[in-house]
Amino acid sequence: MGDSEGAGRSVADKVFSIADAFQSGDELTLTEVAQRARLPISTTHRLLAEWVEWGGLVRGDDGRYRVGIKLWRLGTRQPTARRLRDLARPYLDDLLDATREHVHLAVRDDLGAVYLERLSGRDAVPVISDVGTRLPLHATGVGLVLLAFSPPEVFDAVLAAGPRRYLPNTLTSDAQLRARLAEIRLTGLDTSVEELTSGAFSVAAPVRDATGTVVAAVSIVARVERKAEPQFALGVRMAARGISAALGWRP
Amino acid sequence: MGDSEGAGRSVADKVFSIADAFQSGDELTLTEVAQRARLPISTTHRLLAEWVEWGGLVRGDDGRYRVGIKLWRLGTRQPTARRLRDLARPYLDDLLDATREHVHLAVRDDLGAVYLERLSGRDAVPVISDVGTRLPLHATGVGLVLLAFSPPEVFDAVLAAGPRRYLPNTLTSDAQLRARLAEIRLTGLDTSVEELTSGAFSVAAPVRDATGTVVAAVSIVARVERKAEPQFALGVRMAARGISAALGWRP
DNA sequence: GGTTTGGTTTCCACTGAGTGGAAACGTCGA
DNA sequence: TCGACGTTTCCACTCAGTGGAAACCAAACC
Repeated sequence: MGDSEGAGRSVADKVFSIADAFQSGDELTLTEVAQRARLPISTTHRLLAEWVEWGGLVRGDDGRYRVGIKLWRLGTRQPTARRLRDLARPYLDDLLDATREHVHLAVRDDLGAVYLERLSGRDAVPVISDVGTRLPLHATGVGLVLLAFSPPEVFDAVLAAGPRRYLPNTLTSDAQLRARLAEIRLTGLDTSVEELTSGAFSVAAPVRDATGTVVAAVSIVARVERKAEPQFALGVRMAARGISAALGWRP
Repeated sequence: MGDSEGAGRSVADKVFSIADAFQSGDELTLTEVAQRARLPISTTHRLLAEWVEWGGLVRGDDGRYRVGIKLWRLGTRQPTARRLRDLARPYLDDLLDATREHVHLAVRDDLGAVYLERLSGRDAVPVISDVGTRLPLHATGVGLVLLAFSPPEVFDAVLAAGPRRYLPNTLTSDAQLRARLAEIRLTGLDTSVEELTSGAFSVAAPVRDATGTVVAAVSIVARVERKAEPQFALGVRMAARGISAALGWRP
């Protein structure tokens, strides 16, 4: 080989690094991909060509690379996402009808909460989230709910990673978080006020599968002014219960 | 190397073959993957381990491999699918409300039509389609519409591939197809009756982007008995027009 | 026009990463 | 206990992959 230094990364690793580059930016030039993937340009060039030939990535007229439909299709084969989205759809729709705000369905992925689905009312608060993005567990309603029902080592990892304070209300200390999670486990519901997005509050509840394991969380995010309205807590709880039932959960 | 025969496939190729294996089967054992990918077991084993380490595939307690959330997330970064789904959602919802049948949004991927979205009424006809599946261009409403506005070489390729006859009504000959596509181009609408699914008919219309290019198609699939009802053609046409407008199309 | 700048594509000599057959290992069910 | 079937590990061989460097291309600038 020309030389070496790039520390014995396998070819597969390199292929994956390139895929990773697209998690943070949808339309990338060769050089951008190379930078993000920490690979030499020439190597990146060759591997990108293989990706394109396969069809997972496509190259636009502008020379930029994008994720292709083939890769999108592959994603649709993820069993959990497929099943949950399918079953949850009607419940989330009802929730949206009743509130006209943001409705979310999320699962935990490592130390983040990933939105599988997001429905939004026409004039809902602007939020950063989007389907497929990964948000911190400690600063979102769904995240806290998922964390509350995750194995303890996940909690430890979150703490170890140093939970970032997004807003004054964000919980960051061990004690604060523990108290909140205990409350969630007790009541089966979480209410967060301005912990990630200012001007917004969220209500979230756990979704259980047939074995009783918490596999997802449902939430509504709305403007703080509406915090007092009772239908949020009720709606989220009922939706979560409905989806759980659809998954085969019997209390 | 131990030997060779597997004809100079590059590592990347092999990695991709493994991904392909999951397009046809969601939960696969090592041996199944090896068979589908046409790779030696030991090679498959090693590469699967790398996939799992990366997180794109996950291995369940049952030893089977599945597509992981990471790969699903990567799919959500596909710009076309994301944009179209987002914009189309409200129009498709309206269409569903008005008809209570199957509502589809599809794009062309090579020689197939891929459903980006499918909403279904509670008691709609059972159909084989699902989000992410690829259906033949010549035998579906959306497919014919997409074909009508694709470059001529796509049509040639479809003919060359030998269009399969699914039901007596399926169009298969050059002449039949040409006539139908001409009609679609003229009227901006397609009506198919029992061409893929018996007992079902579909109405489909093209979606255009800001440049006037047809980028997707909308359709309704319903039971033949309702064929005479006028709201289908109207609804599909209006939905397609609405989505086009949202994409920036000005007639 | 010439020159710089920023990205892309091609080339090629070198070598260790990748290979896959085979054997060992588990785990069923009879 | 034994066979059948799937999984995991091993290892000697070698060619696929490597990446620096140079050529290339297209704007933008002087």
